[in-house]
Amino acid sequence: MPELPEVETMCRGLRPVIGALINRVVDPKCTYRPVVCEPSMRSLAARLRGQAITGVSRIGKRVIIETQRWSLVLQPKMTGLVSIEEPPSREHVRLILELSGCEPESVTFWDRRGLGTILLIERDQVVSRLVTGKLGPDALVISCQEFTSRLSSTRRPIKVALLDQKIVAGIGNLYASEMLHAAGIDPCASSAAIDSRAYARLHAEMLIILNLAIQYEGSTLSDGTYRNALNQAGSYQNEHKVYDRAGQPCPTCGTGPIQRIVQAQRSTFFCATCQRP
DNA sequence: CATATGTCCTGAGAGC
DNA sequence: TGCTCTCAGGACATAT
Repeated sequence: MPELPEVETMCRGLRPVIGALINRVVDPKCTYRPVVCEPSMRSLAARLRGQAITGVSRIGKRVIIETQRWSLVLQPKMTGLVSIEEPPSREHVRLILELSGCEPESVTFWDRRGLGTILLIERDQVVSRLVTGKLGPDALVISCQEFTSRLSSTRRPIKVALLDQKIVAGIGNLYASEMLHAAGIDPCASSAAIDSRAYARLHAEMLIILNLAIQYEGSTLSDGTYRNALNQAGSYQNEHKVYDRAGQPCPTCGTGPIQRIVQAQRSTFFCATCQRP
């Protein structure tokens, strides 16, 4: 589940390719479901060939590889990886950029479940295609005031609202549970009913947790899919207080036990003591 | 308009 | 042991 810290780690791992030239774009003809790609892989390959990579950036949970003219937008969704290292397997490779002029020989987009997408657009289309009306401010830069005002303008349970990328971009299921726990907020509380002091705590804990998770190079869950730039597991999963810890005592208050509930078809984990309604 | 639900996908793990 | 079944969730489509 690459969320903001995992996608940020992928982007940092791609830095060595900045300045490289794209010699060839390989479509591995994955035997599973064909990758969702716009435009077709054929014209994407033709457009990228010979382009120099000018930068790598992240927007929400998407990785963007920039060339002089184009932005290649890779969306890992659940099981995608963008890396200069060997992918976990041959069979789920979706796209390879063969490079020259840098140490790494290639960039690989790998995605076991194939939910990820590939999009190539003109650089100046990034905001209109990906941001306007679709993505709120990034979780790492949103001010406390805007965070509070955007969340409190909806009436859904706070955990569900945090997952809405139109409100704040970058938070996913795992970090939503963790930040609510750290702030001591009931995940079922209506986002419209939470007071500004609690929102200030939530905003502060969000920044602490996301930045720490980036330092730890993300969370690698039990399926082992997510890897950092060096093909190693991240280590933030060892710091999780509630996510995937149902039945265990709460590490903060020592009691708990951690509860698991389902909200909007997603698991939510919380401590009934620390996060009392 | 705001919010809720359904859908895609593979492989790990549970249960018999 | 080997089979079948459930579940994981990001983002978009469709329904209410």
